[in-house]
Amino acid sequence: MHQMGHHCCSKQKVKRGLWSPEEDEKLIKCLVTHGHGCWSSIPKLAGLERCGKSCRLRWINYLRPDLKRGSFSAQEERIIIDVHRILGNRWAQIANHLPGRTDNEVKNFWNSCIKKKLMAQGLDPKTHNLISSFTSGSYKNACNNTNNHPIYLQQPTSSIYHPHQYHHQLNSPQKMMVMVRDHPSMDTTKNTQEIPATFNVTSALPVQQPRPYRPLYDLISIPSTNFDYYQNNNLTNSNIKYPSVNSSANLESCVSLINSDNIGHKPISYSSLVDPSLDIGFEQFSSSEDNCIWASNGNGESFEEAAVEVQPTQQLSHCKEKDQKNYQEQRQEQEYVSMLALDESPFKFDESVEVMIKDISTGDTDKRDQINSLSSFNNTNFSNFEFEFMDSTIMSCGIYGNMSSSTDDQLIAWDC
DNA sequence: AAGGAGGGCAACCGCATGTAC
DNA sequence: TGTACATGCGGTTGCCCTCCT
Repeated sequence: MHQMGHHCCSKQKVKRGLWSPEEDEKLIKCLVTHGHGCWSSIPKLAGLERCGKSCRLRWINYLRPDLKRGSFSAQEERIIIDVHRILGNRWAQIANHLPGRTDNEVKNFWNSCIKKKLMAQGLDPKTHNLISSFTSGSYKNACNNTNNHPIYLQQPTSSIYHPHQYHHQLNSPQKMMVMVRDHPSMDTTKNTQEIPATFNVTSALPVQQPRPYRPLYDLISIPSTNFDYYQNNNLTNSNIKYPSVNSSANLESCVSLINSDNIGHKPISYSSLVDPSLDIGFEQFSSSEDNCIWASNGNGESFEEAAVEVQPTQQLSHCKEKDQKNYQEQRQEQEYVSMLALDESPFKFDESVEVMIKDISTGDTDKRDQINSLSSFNNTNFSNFEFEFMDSTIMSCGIYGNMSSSTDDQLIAWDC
């Protein structure tokens, strides 16, 4: 055991290495009595020959009463992979998605376990892309995939925000298997889900690192019975599905239009919530009819953005000054990313991306070419997309399930 | 039984950022 | 505005345990 001094607290005589039960007890007593307003004063208060930093670490990673401990569940593992794909090695942020888990724990689990699993699947754990030596196969092979390996046919080298909408008329039950080319983490165990007859396929994960923020996007799914109505009214492509840069007016007008369309469905209520102290917010369109209509930005980080954007004055007035500043800064960056995606995309695409839809009830399959719905992409070459389904983004095994239980019954979970 | 290898995990280190003065 | 100190984060280290030979 080291007994030498510490660079950050050389004035003190500090102990290092593993903590003894006696030390733990002293620290707990001290923190229960005094709280941890100032970590540097804790060692003295607790009678410990440790530096404040060491005390903080011990408390956060081990002694805190709300820690879960124990091995990670499959669901937690899925969450870590999903969030890591978006955020990279931001362990603290990843841990925020896992109540009772610490950044250190998540990091250790990643390094000791998940990383190896991904590599065994031929995926680069840093980028979640397919390692080139594994890039092979055919569409036929993908459709016949019966193991748990990811389905992909082509290595995604880059991707950027772009929404696509597929309108697929189905007879009930609307249970479909969806396969997407180029999705590096698609897994046959998670391909089956209930999805609306009309759904959006999005690509929103730039592969480039670092990714300070995910591009914003907002999506609304409309039941097939109403699809023609919205399409005829030019809502689907121009007013409903859009990047969120100018989303507030569109979202509001969308609610208004839907409620006044007189085609028989129940009125849609709009709700928004933002909780800056938790750094979580969400926006939601809801209907009393399940899966009738719902909206989401499709990723957790931009929920609060959308909520703030809809009613900026009202929402921001509830925020502390600091939070307002943070939101505004984030918004600026996110808008910048969105603008890059729309107007100054540095990426090249070709038209090789396809989506396979399989109706499980009938076994029918249907291969769809992408539909370009943004005029700014009209002359762009599409390729190398990393596709992601809106449903999986939101609710893939509950990544964002802790945001609001009220959204759960609106959203559709994977069979996992 | 001994000891070497490897994995898991707790803890440390250094840097970046925040805050108080 | 600049400085010093505190805090938080991610990368890394090294100890301990288990398994294998």
